Amino acid sequence: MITRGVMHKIIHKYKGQGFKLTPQRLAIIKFLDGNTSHPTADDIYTDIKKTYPTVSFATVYNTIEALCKRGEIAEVTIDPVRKHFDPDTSPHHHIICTSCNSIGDIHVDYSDVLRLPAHIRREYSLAGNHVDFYGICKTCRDLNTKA
Amino acid sequence: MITRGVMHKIIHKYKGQGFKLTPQRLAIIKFLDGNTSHPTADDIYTDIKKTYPTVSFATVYNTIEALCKRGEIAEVTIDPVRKHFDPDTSPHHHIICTSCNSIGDIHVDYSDVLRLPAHIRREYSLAGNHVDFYGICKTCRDLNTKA
DNA sequence: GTATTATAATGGAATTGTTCTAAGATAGTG
DNA sequence: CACTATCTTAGAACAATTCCATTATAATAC
Repeated sequence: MITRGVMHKIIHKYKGQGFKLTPQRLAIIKFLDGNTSHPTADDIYTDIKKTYPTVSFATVYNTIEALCKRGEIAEVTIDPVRKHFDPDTSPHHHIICTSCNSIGDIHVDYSDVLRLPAHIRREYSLAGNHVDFYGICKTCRDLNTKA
Repeated sequence: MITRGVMHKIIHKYKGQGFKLTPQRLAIIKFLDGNTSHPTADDIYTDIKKTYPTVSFATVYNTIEALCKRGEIAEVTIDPVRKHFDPDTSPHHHIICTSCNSIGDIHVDYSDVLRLPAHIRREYSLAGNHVDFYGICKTCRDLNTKA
């Protein structure tokens, strides 16, 4: 359920910023807003197609690129097969179920404990970090128990 | 310089294990042995082609796959464009220069300090972790200073 | 409101990284 | 030294993504 409040918030955010708010873009932004499923371009395309059957992949990729450039969404490089996108751009980490490939968010700041060896600190100026955790989610464990 | 010792070590490791040691495979294994550059399939292909000009990409991919299955090398999912491979299969982490995309190794075990929130520990059975550090390497910083 | 214009949407072609396939070649075995 | 399972090869196929030219349209100015 998209409330009028969410729509207003979105429209206000993109108004008069040299960002043309087309219906397709609005639908993509709505789909991504608050979405924690880390969708792929295809996931977005499939969803938008329900409302705009003639939407093209090019539009999805163009919009994703525009949103990435504006810092509204982030690219998640976890899946070796496709890119995932995350509307949560606050620094956080991910846990991947190695069985179903679903991705969960970990909102913990590990910067203080992730100390680097001196020779690395000498060689690199550090800009950030990202932790991938690997595990099996409850759903997949339960499926295995039954089978 | 590949010493006779290294060759013997490699041949011994793969002998009589249902793993056919062809000259192409030997060249790929030699190229990967001790290689910390995290090469892509194309990097491997380009190098092997110098010795075996008719080598095909299929051979490179087949060999990579065989080595991955045997646990001799690991796939590194950091670069959104291509897969990288790492003959160092001990648990370790990586630092990526966001300017030149070169990848360095971080041999530190952070397992103890990477504590997960209770609700995540409840949901997932943890299998492992991997940290990506982002930064700018010395070479790239020096280039920028000069320019 | 209407005209203007810069920007977006579209379908399809192109590109890139990777996988598959079928035929011929060869390492390892007996 | 012959046999056979496995490998190598070239090229086709494939999937994700990018590019391109044309048409459409949101935002702006009138």
